[in-house]
Amino acid sequence: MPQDRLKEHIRGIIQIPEADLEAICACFQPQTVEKGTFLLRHGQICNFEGFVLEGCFRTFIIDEAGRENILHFSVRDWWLMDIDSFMNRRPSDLNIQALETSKVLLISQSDKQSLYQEVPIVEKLFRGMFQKALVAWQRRLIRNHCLTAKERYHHFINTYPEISSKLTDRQIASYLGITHEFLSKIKREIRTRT
Amino acid sequence: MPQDRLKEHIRGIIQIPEADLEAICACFQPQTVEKGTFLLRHGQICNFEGFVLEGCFRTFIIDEAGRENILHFSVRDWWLMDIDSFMNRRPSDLNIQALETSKVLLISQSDKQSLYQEVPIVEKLFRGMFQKALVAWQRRLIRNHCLTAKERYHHFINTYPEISSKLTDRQIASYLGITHEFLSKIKREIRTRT
DNA sequence: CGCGACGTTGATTTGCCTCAACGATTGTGG
DNA sequence: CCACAATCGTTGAGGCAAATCAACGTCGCG
Repeated sequence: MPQDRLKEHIRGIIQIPEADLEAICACFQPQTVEKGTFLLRHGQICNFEGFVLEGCFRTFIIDEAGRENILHFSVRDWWLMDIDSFMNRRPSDLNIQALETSKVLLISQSDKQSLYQEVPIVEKLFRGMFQKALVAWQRRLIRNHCLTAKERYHHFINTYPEISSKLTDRQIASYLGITHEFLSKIKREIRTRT
Repeated sequence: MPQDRLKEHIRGIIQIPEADLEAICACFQPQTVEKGTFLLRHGQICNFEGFVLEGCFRTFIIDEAGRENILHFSVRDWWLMDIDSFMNRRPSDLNIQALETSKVLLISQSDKQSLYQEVPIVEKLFRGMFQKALVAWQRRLIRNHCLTAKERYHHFINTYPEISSKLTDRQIASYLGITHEFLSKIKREIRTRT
């Protein structure tokens, strides 16, 4: 059952009656996404929230200089959405693209609204999720302020080895907010030092 | 009534029955905080959430080099807490200090737990708050990646003129993630250019 | 008054970027 | 299946943004 991983994920966040869990998971549609496919392009209104079953996605923004800037990656058991666009029905600044052929569970904006109304515990579920996500983003901003590029690189590959092993150096560099040339120089230094 | 601003704030987020609003606000205790006072010091467990009625606070972290790094400011109608410490009952990395004599409404951890249980709409309220906060932190990280220090400075003073006017240049620089010397040079350039 | 914090400035250094070039790898169409 | 293009990682030269360190006058406050 494709929803099983989602069930486990939710059980890890809150205690929840089986019936509610079923009702929630029934709103999510499994879908396979081919490598390179965009689930969202900037300018579109994000009409879904996704839960990744397998594979890998990147969420990025194109800045004024035309450069792609990767905000984050989403792998198995992570979420996929532009909260701002999804909740405020406004055109997104973000792009979400599959880095490999992936499987996701998708829920539409209208189904999610219904869920909020009909299954009250969903509020608690997403309250908890957003709270955790908020902490993570705060910590990341702290790291960006306090750490050098090399330290951030080490933190990333140590904290998310299974993600970073899927990525090219260019993608990692973009996520860290540095150029891929400079990342290459960081890696050389690590090599020769050790 | 000190809770009036909080009521207005909540009404701005969700539609809510007056009785629930009363029940929520009754859990918040007004308190005056003298300039310089720490509401939270790193190592302590954050035992409160606060809503600022007037005044100004800074939330900062001390990095390994011993430098103070300001994460954000909280002024009237903003919230004040270390979510991570508050929710996970773990020692905080953060410090929260009043930059001027301020008035806040405080709710204890146990009272908030009760609120979540007894007034279900509180889940929805905080789900909405965290969701908005998450968007704000994401946008800030994007700005840190895509903008130069000068652009970030302009954005800050234009977006939050009433906050920045209360702050010293050192505090603004710390928030922007630059040195105060460099901020001084940015300001000089602005002066002579215009 | 004197002290400490502040904003400013200059000289120097450093972290990181830009641009350009190269071989290696991957992927793709003929 | 191979040839070609595209993308990748690497490297070097040079430049710029921002940090560091040190010094100075100013201001508010005890």
